[in-house]
Amino acid sequence: MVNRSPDLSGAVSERLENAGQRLTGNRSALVDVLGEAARPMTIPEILEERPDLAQSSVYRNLVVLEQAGLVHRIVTNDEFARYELAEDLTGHHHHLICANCGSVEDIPPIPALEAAMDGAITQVARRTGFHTETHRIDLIGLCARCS
Amino acid sequence: MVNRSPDLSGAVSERLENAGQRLTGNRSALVDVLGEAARPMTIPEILEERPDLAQSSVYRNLVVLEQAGLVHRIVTNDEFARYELAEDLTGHHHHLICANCGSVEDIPPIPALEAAMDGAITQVARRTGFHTETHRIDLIGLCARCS
DNA sequence: CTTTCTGCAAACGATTTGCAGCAGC
DNA sequence: GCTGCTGCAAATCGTTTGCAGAAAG
Repeated sequence: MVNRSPDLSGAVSERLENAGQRLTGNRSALVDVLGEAARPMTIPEILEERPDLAQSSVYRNLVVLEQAGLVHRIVTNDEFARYELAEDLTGHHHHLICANCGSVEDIPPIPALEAAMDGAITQVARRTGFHTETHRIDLIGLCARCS
Repeated sequence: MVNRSPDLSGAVSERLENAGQRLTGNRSALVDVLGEAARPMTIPEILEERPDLAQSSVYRNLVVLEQAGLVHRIVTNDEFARYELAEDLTGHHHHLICANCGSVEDIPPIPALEAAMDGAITQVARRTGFHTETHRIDLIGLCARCS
């Protein structure tokens, strides 16, 4: 996500403080790496970009950042979990997941789809009592490189 | 999924054979359990229902059934993976995932949403070269019990 | 200063696998 | 009867955790 909020670092320190956590170099480094990536990253990818970080601290800090509402963890059928900045920092988006190589790319929301989704959420609430907070739309197929 | 194909067992033996695998009691037992559930099941849930099955065989056979195209594995943020019958056996559907208790329920596709999805898939292919094979729509929120 | 964070190495737990005996075909 | 499946127990590997020293406020 390149289009990050102008006040990303403000949000970071504010939400960490609200969560009773300190703002440390490791934690801003993680937010930076995730903020510059155009897709959710695995921990090996993060470590490749920032070899100075200790693996255990990355795991620990991603938990902290997730609890602070700054980072979102997503699990695919791949072996590693992936992390991205929270949607309210990067904008709502969906994922293209390659069934062959496992890569994940972000795409912006498609207006007609989002509109249909709003109607669907209302229907579901009426029919099942389920109260939707957010939704996830993934397209699964072959990326340009694999097809 | 209660509305299973009338020829479920036919599909099972045929696809196992195509995959060069034998049809065994354990494997049909798994298909039965998944076919009767209204939602994707974890391995502990499967073992609870069929305590006679060995855990390692369940893991192994779910891999075989997935490769044969009979079963689909889904991963949530929950600690266990979940398994369901392939969509062409049960019908296309989506999931309601409770952010609080982690439960997953199936819901039928919503026509307006599916129609919008078709348009979106075309747009994505044109813009990014990604060739969509299937899609996944999950609504995340609070189930009737947790809200 | 005090409290929280970090890095190392050891622990954990869901899943996978080696192997000897059993079952599909 | 061969070959592939099963069950047990041991191994694997992503992730979590305990602890002593370092850094945030």
